[in-house]
Amino acid sequence: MTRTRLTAGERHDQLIGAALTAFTAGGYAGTTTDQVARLAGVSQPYVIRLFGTKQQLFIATVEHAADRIERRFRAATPDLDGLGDAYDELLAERELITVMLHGFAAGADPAIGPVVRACFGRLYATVRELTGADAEQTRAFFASGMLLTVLGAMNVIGRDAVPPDGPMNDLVDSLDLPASLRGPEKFGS
Amino acid sequence: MTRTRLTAGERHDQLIGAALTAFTAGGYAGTTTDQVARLAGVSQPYVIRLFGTKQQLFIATVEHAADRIERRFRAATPDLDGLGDAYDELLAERELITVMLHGFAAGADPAIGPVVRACFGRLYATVRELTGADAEQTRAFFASGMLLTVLGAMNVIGRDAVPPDGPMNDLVDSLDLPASLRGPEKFGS
DNA sequence: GAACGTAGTTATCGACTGATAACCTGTCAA
DNA sequence: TTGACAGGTTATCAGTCGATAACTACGTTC
Repeated sequence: MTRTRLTAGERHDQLIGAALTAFTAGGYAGTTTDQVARLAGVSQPYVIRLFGTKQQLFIATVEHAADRIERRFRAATPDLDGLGDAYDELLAERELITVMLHGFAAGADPAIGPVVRACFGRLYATVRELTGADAEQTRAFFASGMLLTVLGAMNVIGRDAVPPDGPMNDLVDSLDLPASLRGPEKFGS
Repeated sequence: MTRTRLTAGERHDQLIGAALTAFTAGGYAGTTTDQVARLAGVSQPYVIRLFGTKQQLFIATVEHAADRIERRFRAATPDLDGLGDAYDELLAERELITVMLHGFAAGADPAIGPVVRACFGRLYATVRELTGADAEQTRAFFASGMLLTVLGAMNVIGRDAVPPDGPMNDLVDSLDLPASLRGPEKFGS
């Protein structure tokens, strides 16, 4: 049984996928290159060889996530409702959105900051280009998106959401969520 | 010259302050207990002695930040505009808001998640109680707040903000920011 | 089939980090 | 004065982590 050998390009892509999963769960500082390597089934030094440093791997992962988010926007119905639905889907899949949030949270880092600001700016420009919405409508769109993003990271919404207690129930109800973003069904009397 | 000896309670409070500064800059995983200790001028093992673990220190810091945010809300004019102004002030001071974002980002952690969800829920309840706003108005308030929070963490807005380039200019303009949240003045033609 | 480039590994390291243990020291009461 | 408690420190460690170096294996080409 020979281990499958991939080209550097294929392995690169696969590692980005593993990094996406790992960084989503642990954030930048909270994730080790060994966790990424194990997810991909390769050795830790090989991850470093292909990306140089952990920081560059994280940056590549964030940029990849932004690319895929942009593509999903471009594939959606080109108005704010259409992009809103696309964002709901991305939230349900969790990884792309959550890893972006980890990028934003690490934005004070002098190397990561410029990258995440550029990614955010690109997504902003994409939304305006696709929808033709004005600045205020787009601001409201991103505001709602950031609230959903934070609530997703906290597991207040999403597939395995913690059932909200007390006051948070009103907030979750007001979000008008699709079924894919509501937590597990509640049974009982 | 004898080094000032504080009571455990005073030292506790001072360490929370140092932790607030340190965790704001580095997030949970990206900050060491030694950084907190040095900021407070004590030894690293003493920080652990007073708080048990780094995780408990972080949790105490996030809860402290939520407390202070709640107090600022309660001291503000009791309507959404008043709390909005209070939030702008908090954003300019940066620490309380940014450390909360780091808490939210770490919300997938099984020990931290319940704490940050409870803090978020308490602030939500506080806003509704103080303003009497309905669920949709409050949702929009928190949505705008989370956008500002993320932009603050990325240094897109705030005292030492990076001047926005290209498309982000429109977004920043649409935020209707007070002078304290706009970046350094731009000179020249 | 030999040589060579590419894919990948094992071995190893220095630095760091959270945590523990043991000790020191100032202050106040009896 | 002495003792005892509360506020701190130094010493130390085991584990972790990113990164480097050196080596191995596969497959293609001539």
